[in-house]
Amino acid sequence: MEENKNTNLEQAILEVAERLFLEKGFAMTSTTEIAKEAGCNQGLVHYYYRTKEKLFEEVFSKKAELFFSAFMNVENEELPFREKLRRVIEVHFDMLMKNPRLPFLLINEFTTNPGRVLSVKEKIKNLPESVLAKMEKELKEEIRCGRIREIELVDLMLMIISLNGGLFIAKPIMGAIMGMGEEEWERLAKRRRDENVRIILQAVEG
Amino acid sequence: MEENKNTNLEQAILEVAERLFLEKGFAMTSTTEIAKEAGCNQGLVHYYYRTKEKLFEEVFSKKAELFFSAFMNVENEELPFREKLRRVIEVHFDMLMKNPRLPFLLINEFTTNPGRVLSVKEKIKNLPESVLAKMEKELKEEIRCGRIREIELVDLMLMIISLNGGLFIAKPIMGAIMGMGEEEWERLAKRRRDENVRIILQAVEG
DNA sequence: AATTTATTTAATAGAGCTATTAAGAATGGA
DNA sequence: TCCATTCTTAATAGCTCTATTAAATAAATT
Repeated sequence: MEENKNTNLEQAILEVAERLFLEKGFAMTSTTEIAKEAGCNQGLVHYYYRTKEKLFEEVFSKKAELFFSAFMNVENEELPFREKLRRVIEVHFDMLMKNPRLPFLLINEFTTNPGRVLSVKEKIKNLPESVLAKMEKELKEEIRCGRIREIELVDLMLMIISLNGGLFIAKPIMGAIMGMGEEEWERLAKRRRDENVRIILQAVEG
Repeated sequence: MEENKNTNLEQAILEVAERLFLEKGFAMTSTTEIAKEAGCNQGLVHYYYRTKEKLFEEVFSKKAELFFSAFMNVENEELPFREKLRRVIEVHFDMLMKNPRLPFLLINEFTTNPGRVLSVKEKIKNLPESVLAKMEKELKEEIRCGRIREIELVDLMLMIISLNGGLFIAKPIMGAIMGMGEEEWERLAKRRRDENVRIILQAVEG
């Protein structure tokens, strides 16, 4: 119902699309619905974005970039490894707090249609690659100095993403099965932020 | 292409439906496609299962039960808590190895349509509730005796599900972004099974 | 064999969806 | 003011999908 600021329908369409794609995924969102919620004719969606696919990629690449940039930002800070790791986990977690549906979007679209995200990969691949390379170097160095135990970068990343993402992914499931309400989930989330840091730091210890 | 054993089309439809729902989710699977792959007329899908919704629930409830039964089986064994916990994690992991798409199915459908799974919840709710109650009691007892640190059952469960499930959820993402192949993933999975046990046991330590 | 019942197909109604097109309204510059 | 460009709508072609129905075929029963 929330209307756009400057009656710029192009922007309004994008915003509605973003919300709906995040809520229900690509397949279950129609351009008809997007238009209706944006308060314009359905044809206009195609006028501005040509195809539903292109509109989706607009949203998706932005979100995918957001997801990976969480790892990027901390890389610039000059901190000892363990502190940097803590910050990565926290920044990643906080980003998910602000974008709780992001994990769902990524999972859903990468799983059902890896092909669709190939173009997105092009856009963001230099991002993760450079970051990963840097992280890998630092990780190796820490291991070499015996400050942390032998661990692969992919294992470390997977731990962070699984623990952080799992909380948000499981939210609807816990809601449906255990009847967990919003407030209860919020309390859980508050706990998990620190716990995830603790668990991962503990796990990389020698 | 694999044909059904006794040319029982009802069964064949169910099996194809299971495979396709797991592969692509509810929304992206059509009864037309199911029929084609089962080698029968599209109307027959509706003859046996009436609606796509009902067919889906048939598949879904079976899979959801499988997911939760992984926690159930171990409960019967008479083991010290830490050993039991290890077994729960391992059994859960092994079950996912045999049903790698299961997490995706659960996430996708609970997230996009919590309403649809309400009927499923009815069927399986006594299952998790009794198991959870028992686990909760044991957990509390361990904490009381100071053998493990203070931790909520939901936190423990979330850790297990996140770490175990994350590996399978992230598979397509790692495939698409880092170009991770099947063999490499298998090696990763082998590592993660033990690692997840180690991490969680370490995390519940005092 | 005759008849009832179960399975399977073909055809189609009815709906919704994407994408295009042509026409109308608004806007801004000359 | 007039014209060109941009924005917006209405209409619709062409799909595909779900679900139903009637007719055909196969199986089972008497």
